[in-house]
Amino acid sequence: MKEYHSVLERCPLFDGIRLEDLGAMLGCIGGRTISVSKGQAVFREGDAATHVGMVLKGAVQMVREDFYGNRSIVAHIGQAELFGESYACAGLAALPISIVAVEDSKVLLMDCRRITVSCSNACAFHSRIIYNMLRLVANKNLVFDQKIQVTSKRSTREKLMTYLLNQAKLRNSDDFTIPYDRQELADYLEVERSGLSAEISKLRREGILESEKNRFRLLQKYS
Amino acid sequence: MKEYHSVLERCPLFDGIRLEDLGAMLGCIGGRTISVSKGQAVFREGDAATHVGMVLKGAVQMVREDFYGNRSIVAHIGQAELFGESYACAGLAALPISIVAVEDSKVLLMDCRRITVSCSNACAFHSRIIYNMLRLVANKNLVFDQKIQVTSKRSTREKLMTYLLNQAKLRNSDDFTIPYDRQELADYLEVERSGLSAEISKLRREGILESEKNRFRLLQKYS
DNA sequence: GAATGTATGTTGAAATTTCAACAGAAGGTG
DNA sequence: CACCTTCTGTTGAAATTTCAACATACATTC
Repeated sequence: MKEYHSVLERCPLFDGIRLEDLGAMLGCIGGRTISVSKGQAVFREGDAATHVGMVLKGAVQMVREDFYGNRSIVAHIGQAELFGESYACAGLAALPISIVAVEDSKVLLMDCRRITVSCSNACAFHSRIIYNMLRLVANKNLVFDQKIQVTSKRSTREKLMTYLLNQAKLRNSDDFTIPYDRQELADYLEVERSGLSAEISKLRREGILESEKNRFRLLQKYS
Repeated sequence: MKEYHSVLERCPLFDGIRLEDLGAMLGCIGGRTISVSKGQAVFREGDAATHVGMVLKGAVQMVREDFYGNRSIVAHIGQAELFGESYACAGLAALPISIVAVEDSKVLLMDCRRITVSCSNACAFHSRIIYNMLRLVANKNLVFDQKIQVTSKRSTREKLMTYLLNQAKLRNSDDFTIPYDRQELADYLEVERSGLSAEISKLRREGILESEKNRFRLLQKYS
């Protein structure tokens, strides 16, 4: 666990908690660490929404799959980021999405009630943690809003550009890598992979962007 | 204001606050009531995201509009529901959406910081309010997730059915009215109005649903 | 009650996406 | 190095959506 202290420190859930208090804090919350290998699910759609996860190592995705196996990717969750918190905090009975590891990962699982309900010994950190959780859940709304912004667009081209422009803004650079391969990007944008590839080629030919694998570079502002 | 006390009581933001304390509470939070007429914006995309609104009377929509005037409806906010809370709690500088009244409405505006940051006189209600806010923001995530579920579908038919089945589940009935007319429903589903009308007719002919204006009745489970 | 405006349904053509299939590139393995 | 697998790009046909235009129903206003 100690090896991941730097990750814990970076997670906004523990903002304002002093390093030396982190141990007690974790004891109070009662977390446990698990390992998941690439492709394995941490939570499955329909599972009880009681726990919050934090990515200590690796990365996971929020995904939804329908009858026919069509995969939809809702969000990418990287190191020091949380997942499941919104559903647990909302008191939802069953998870509407699955969480799947995209690489071999380590995850810290915490019972959400022990975070959001003040503990019996009313530890001093607790109100701070609740406040931090509020910010994090609110931030997850922004992540969802991003996805809505993208999928609200009608064409593959607009979806892609909306996503790329957002990424550029987030990274504060016109040159960046994305956490998705082509199929995953298609599953995030909700379009066909083949059509997406074709559109990327077209944008390249038109001199609007350069790309190589999952690295993109936007050459002009807008459109 | 007194006339809206019953609305305030119904809003989960004030869960656990006794009726007789509501007045003090509101003073502490410092809310003010405004009237907005149909079609008018309460907040505009780009506005500072500092305030939370509650619908006392009427209804509003979260909308986003692009250069070309294509309207996208993100959510319908009815009586006793909040808006803007996620963006304010996330500490976002500018709102990424607009809030527009869909009928003549009355709205209670509150400064979000005065809700989420404990006040100097540390009023007893405050920690409860923060906890309530956490639940509400988490719940807004579910509203967003609904929208994502709908717009993740590829065809007009699937989008419509996903929306209608969700509504039926929420209302706990196969017979329900929706808060949208055809154009608004199209703007929520992110499809063409004409194509949506055609699809509804088709579903009617196939005996899958009945509809009359904004009232729908699902005749079979699934598909 | 005539005129006007709004909402909804219908339709055919144009544009776009999806689907299926294949080819080349890159990486790992025996 | 041959073999296998995975990823990406390409392409043409089929399916679907968008677009534009119009018809109808209904409510409102003068």
